Amino acid sequence: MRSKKTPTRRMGVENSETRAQLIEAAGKLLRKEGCAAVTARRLAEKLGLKRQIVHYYFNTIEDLLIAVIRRDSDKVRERFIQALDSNEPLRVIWEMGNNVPTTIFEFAAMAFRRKAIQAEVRRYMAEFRRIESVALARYLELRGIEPNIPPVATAILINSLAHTLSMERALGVTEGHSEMKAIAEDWLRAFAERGELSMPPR
Amino acid sequence: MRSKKTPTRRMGVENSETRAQLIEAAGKLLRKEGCAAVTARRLAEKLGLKRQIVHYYFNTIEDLLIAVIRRDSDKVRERFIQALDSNEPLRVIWEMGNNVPTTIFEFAAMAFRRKAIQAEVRRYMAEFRRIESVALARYLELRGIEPNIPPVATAILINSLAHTLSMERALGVTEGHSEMKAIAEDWLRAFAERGELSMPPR
DNA sequence: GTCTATACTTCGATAGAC
DNA sequence: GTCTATCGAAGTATAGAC
Repeated sequence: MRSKKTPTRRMGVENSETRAQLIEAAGKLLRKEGCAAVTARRLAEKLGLKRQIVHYYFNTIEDLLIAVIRRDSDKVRERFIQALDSNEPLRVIWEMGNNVPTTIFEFAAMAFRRKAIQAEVRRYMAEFRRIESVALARYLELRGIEPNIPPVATAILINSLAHTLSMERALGVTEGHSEMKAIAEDWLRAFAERGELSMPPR
Repeated sequence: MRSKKTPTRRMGVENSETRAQLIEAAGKLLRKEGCAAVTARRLAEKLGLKRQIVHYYFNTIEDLLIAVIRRDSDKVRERFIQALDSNEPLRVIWEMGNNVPTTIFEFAAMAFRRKAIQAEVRRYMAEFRRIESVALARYLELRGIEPNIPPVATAILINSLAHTLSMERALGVTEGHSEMKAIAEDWLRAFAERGELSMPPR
């Protein structure tokens, strides 16, 4: 962690090939071994360069992590927007949420303490929520359906469950998952058919 | 991270006062500054001792973290079990989940990579789920109510939402929270009155 | 653009004295 | 039970040569 604002050091250009490779390598390392594994040494090693090269392209390691967050999020957003243009957008949200890499939870945890990272994470989380809400609202509108709960709440609900199940599965906790999934499946069906979420009858 | 099994080093007894103080201090530091701040130096400093004392009581820092997880979880479980003996157990779950410290998300993130920590986290998560399910089931049974969804799913659903809102709030993301909370409030009411969760009518 | 060289900090951990 | 002493590894970061 640093406090100085602008070091007098030289720095590489945005569109450098090596810079891109560093971001790429950092992303891989992150997914495979977690945030703690992302160090200048290990990254440079992957590219066959010396570790000082990392500081030539990024003032701090945190800056590099932020670059990774941006690249990954931008990529996912593209795929996501395309996938949401579906006749079952809620299922798309559910399925993508059920298959998030554990990396996003690590980023969230880091974001509690590091405000630069927090700003990035917050921005993307808010953006994804908006994208989902709009997609669901559009789906309903095109079909002239009035939902029983607001699209934004539907987005939160489904995402929350999907992420929770993802995380728990990664930790080896699965108690009640099948019961919960059965209910979620009902919701997905009901939403696709009638645009509403409904609880099973007694 | 270590691989050796048992160092030849001496070690302090379980019921030592200093040991307890170390766990106590580690917990505080953890809540205030996060996992990365928990180092032998900073802990010993808090007790006015030298840093080597930490290794006298704990083989590794990870062992210390595990001790903290155990102590905190045991404490929370006590309070939790008492609180669940309520005429609105689901509300208790909701409210405690809405006020978890960010520490638990940091532990979960750590648990993805460190299997000793994962074992602890998994054990406690599973235990809490069981406690909640049983409390809800008991509540229903005492009132002769047949629920429309299984207690374990109710526990997952409410916890998942509560934790998600907690985490997002900590990160500064609150889009849709009020809408989601309104629905959750409906559920809590319906569960207390009729033992069922129901979606609002169109 | 990448290197060598270097400074400095912090960390976990161990051995052995008191 | 706590200390001194020490190791070694890893980390971030900077300056300046090539």
